[in-house]
Amino acid sequence: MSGADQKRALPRNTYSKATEDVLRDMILNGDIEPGERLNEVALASELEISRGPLREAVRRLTGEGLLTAVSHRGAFVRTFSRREIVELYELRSALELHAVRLVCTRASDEELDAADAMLSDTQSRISAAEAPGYPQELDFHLRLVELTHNRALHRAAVEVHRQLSLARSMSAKRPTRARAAVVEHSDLVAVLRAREVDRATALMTRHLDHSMESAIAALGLPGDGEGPHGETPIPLEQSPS
Amino acid sequence: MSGADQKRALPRNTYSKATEDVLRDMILNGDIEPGERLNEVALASELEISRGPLREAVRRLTGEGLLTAVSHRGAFVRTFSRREIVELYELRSALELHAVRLVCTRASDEELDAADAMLSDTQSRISAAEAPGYPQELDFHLRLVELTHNRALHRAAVEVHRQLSLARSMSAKRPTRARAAVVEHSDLVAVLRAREVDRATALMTRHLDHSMESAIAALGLPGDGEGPHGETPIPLEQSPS
DNA sequence: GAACTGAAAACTGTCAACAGTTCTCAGGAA
DNA sequence: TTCCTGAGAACTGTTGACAGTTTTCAGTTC
Repeated sequence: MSGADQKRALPRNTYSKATEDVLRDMILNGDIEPGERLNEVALASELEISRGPLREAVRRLTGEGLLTAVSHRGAFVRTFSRREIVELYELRSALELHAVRLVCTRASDEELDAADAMLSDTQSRISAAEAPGYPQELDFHLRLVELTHNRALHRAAVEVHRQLSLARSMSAKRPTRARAAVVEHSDLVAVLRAREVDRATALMTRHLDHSMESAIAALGLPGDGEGPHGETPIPLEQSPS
Repeated sequence: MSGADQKRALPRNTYSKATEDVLRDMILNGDIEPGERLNEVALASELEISRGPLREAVRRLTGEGLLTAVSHRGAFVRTFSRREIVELYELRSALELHAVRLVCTRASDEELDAADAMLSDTQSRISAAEAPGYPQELDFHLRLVELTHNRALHRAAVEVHRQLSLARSMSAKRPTRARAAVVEHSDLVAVLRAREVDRATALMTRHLDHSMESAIAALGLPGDGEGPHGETPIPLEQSPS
């Protein structure tokens, strides 16, 4: 047979997998706030499934660093100390700087042209609306990592970006570096196009430093979070007011 | 009270969490072979638990890249194509090269001395027995990443190392680069001690290249695995003979 | 009023049974 | 023999109930 397995191509979605995606969206959308506890029975009935598949999804998202589980107390939407955010940015640097090096020697001219085109498209949309601003920022970086054609690297980058996205949702005021960021992206693509590795990594380093400073500044509240090598505090729900 | 929460410090282990650790060990030890399917009812009864906690553990290990789950067919111990191994090594390079840069500017002299001491200890043990050989290799690299005091980076490195460890267990013949590796580690520590960043990253790059070549060579079988951007094959169990 | 006590409520961890899908393999047709 | 067929077996996905832990809070004592 030629068009062999039509059925196999569309695997019947299981509740467990679907719930995982829904939950992730809810967390990243802010439908559940950082620090908040997930009530299994309430959530399960809201999603109209039983607790089994829900718990499996929770376990998976815990592994992704979006939730933190505490024995016999439940799963909490993860919160980030200032230090943890710095750590995540360092991890992001590790991934994206290496991506820059790989892309510089590996991506085709056409691919880089496409990236450039995407950028100017984004730029025009930002000049016009300004509204969303940041999603594109992350999008560009993930697109860049995709150009390495390394799926393991890409998956790792996606995970870090998701965590940073969640961390960002803890900020009261949103950092509006969108316009500046696009310019920096543009410069980067130009240098990549010229295959100047050292200059490209230098640009990326500075760009990520800016991004981190902006994120940390927007965070404000938790001071330094903890000592230089302190322990992460238990993510208890903080319900002030 | 001074020694406040004794109970809280030792969280009653849940079957789910314990199973996760046991299963991971079983996979990395080779008790379950790469490509093999995990039979939920059989495994659950063997571990003397019910399928619920087992399934949660499986979901978690799937997230760690040690298992691959297929809808309605079960979870399989992951197998790696040649390309996936190369990708993992690139990811490992990203993490460890950045770790080298951070350690160079951040680790104390004392910490680096300790790393050096550990090395010569390992060296003597290898000269004496030669037997285990590789675990130390990975240990050193993880120890190095620990010196960054970046937990996110460390966690990512651990995950990659576990996957590579599993991939290595697919090899018929084991690569015996142990002695050569220790020498390269020694050189690296010396350069780190001298805070020569560029030379350190160069050494690490070469070292990882050697390690990858050795791993790929030991693998042998699956040729190139797949085309340049091909799809990962379904991890069906390959029961020859 | 502030701090302790303990029983009830709420919730997570675990289990056993049911439902739907995939796999196996004997039986039959070409 | 080789290829199909389909009924039964085996297995995964899901559910609802039970068990043990944590939290809550009214009642009590200082």
